[in-house]
Amino acid sequence: MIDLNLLRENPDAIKASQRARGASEEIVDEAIAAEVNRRAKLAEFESLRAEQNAHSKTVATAPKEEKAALVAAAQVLAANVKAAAAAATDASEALDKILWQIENVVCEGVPAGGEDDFDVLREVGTKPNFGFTLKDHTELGLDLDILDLERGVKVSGSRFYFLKGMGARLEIAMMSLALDQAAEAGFTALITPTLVRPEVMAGTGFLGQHADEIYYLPADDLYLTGTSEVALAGYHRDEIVDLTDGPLRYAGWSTCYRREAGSAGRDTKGILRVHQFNKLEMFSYVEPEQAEAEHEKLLAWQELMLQKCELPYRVIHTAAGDLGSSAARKYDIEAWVPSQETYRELTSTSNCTTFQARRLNMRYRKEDGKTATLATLNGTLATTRWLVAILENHQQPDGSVRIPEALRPYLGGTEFIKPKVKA
RNA sequence: GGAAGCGUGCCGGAGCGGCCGAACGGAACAGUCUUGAAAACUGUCGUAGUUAAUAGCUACCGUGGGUUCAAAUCCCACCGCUUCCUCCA
Repeated sequence: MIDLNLLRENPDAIKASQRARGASEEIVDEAIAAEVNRRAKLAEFESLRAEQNAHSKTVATAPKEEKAALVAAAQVLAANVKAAAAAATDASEALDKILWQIENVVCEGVPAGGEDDFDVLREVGTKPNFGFTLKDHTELGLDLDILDLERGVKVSGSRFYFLKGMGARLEIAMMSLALDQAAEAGFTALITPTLVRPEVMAGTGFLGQHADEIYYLPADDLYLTGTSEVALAGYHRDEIVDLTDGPLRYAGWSTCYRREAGSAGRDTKGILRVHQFNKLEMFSYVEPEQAEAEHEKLLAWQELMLQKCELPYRVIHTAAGDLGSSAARKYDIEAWVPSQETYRELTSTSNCTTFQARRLNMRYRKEDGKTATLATLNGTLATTRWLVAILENHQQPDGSVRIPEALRPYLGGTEFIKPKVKA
C-alpha cells in the first residue's frame, strides 16, 4: 500500500510513478477524494461518539427518577452514532479499495516503459564457444538419465518432471551451496509453509493483476505460494521488530507452485517453465533509508552465486511497467542459455520499500522510541531453473557435463556427470 | 473427527454490564543513592486514527456480527491454543 502522507503531500510523485508504469493517473485523484471523505466521515462519527459517551456517563450517575428520560434521549444519540459509524466504515472501505489498486511508487532511475524497455547494466563472464554440436538441457537430461519428463507428464501432466539420480543430487548440491553462502552472509535459514492464508497472499501483492497465476484450494481457503517470499513477508506480520542490530535477513527454502495460466505454448520444452520447482530466496527487513543499499547487496550476493556456478550472465534493470505491484525497483540476472542463444532470467531481486510492510502491518522501533513502517526486499539465490544453464554451459564434447568446482564438495567430489555406458 | 476448557498490554495475571485502556506482579527505561554496580526508593512504561499539538477526542481486551442509552464483561458465528479420546506419517 502506498503512503497516505505521500498521497496528501505529494500526489504528483504518485502520478509520475503511475505514468511510468503505464497505469492510471486518475486513480490518484480518486484516492485523494476518498481520503478527504474518509477523514470528514470519521471526524463526524468521533464527535457524535464523544457526545454519546459523555451522555452515557450522566445516565449511569443519575438518580432513578431521571433515568428514564435520559435513556430516551440517549436512544436518539445512539441511532445517530450508528448511522455515522456506518458512514465512516463505508468511506474507509471505499478508500482502501482504491488504495489497494495503486501499485508501489517506483524509485528514481527506473526505466520507463514495458517488458522490453529494460536497461542492461553489465554482462559478465564468457559465453562458451563449442567446437561441437551442442545439446539443449532436455537432450542432456535425457542422455545423462538425470531428467525424466515423460513420466512427469504421466504422473502429473504437462510442465511436471522428475529430477533423477545426479539431476536430483545436483539440485540439492546447488541449494546447499546457496544456503551456505546465505548463512555466511548472516541470513537465517527458514523452511517455509507453502500454503498461506488469503490475507498474507494479498498483503504481499500477489492477488492483483496476476491472481490467476496462483493455485488456490477452495476447500481450505488457502493459496499455494509461487515463492517463499510470501511466507517470508508474512513471517513478521503485525509485528514491531527490532532493527537496532541491523537488518533481519532470512533465507527461505521452499517448493514453489505456479499455474503458468498465461503462458500456454511458451517454453514448453524441458524444465525452463514448470508448475513446480524449488527455490532458495533471500529476504531482508530493513529501515527504509537502508533499502537501496540492501538492494545492491542482494544483487551482489546473487552475482556471486552465479559466478560460483561459472555461468555467463547479464544484469538488467527492469522497466517500470514490468515491475510487480509491490516492487519499486527490480534487477534481474539472466544467464546465457546456449541452445537458445539468448539470456534467460535466473534471478530477480526487488526492493519493495514500505509497500508490503504497510499492507502487512510491519514496523520497527526507531531510536526515539517511535514506530515506523519498515522496508522489505527479496531476491532469488538459486532455483531449479539454474540447472538448465548449468547443464548447457558446462556440456562437453563427449556428452558429459562438467560440474563447477564450487559444487563438487556437495557431490562427493564428482567432477563430471557422464552418460551411462550401454552394455 | 468427538469432548471439555481457555484466548486481556513486552511477560505473568485480575476484571465478568457504567467508576476499565484496563488492578497487581515481573521485565524494560529514566532518575535519586553509590567510587562503580547491586539493592532500595521515585517516575515512565500498549498501538493507531484525528489534530498545529507529547492538549483533547476516537478506536482497539483472538476475529467478525448482535443485544443495550452503555460491552473486555451478555448472545451468536468463526479462528487459534491446551487437555482427553479417536486416528495417523
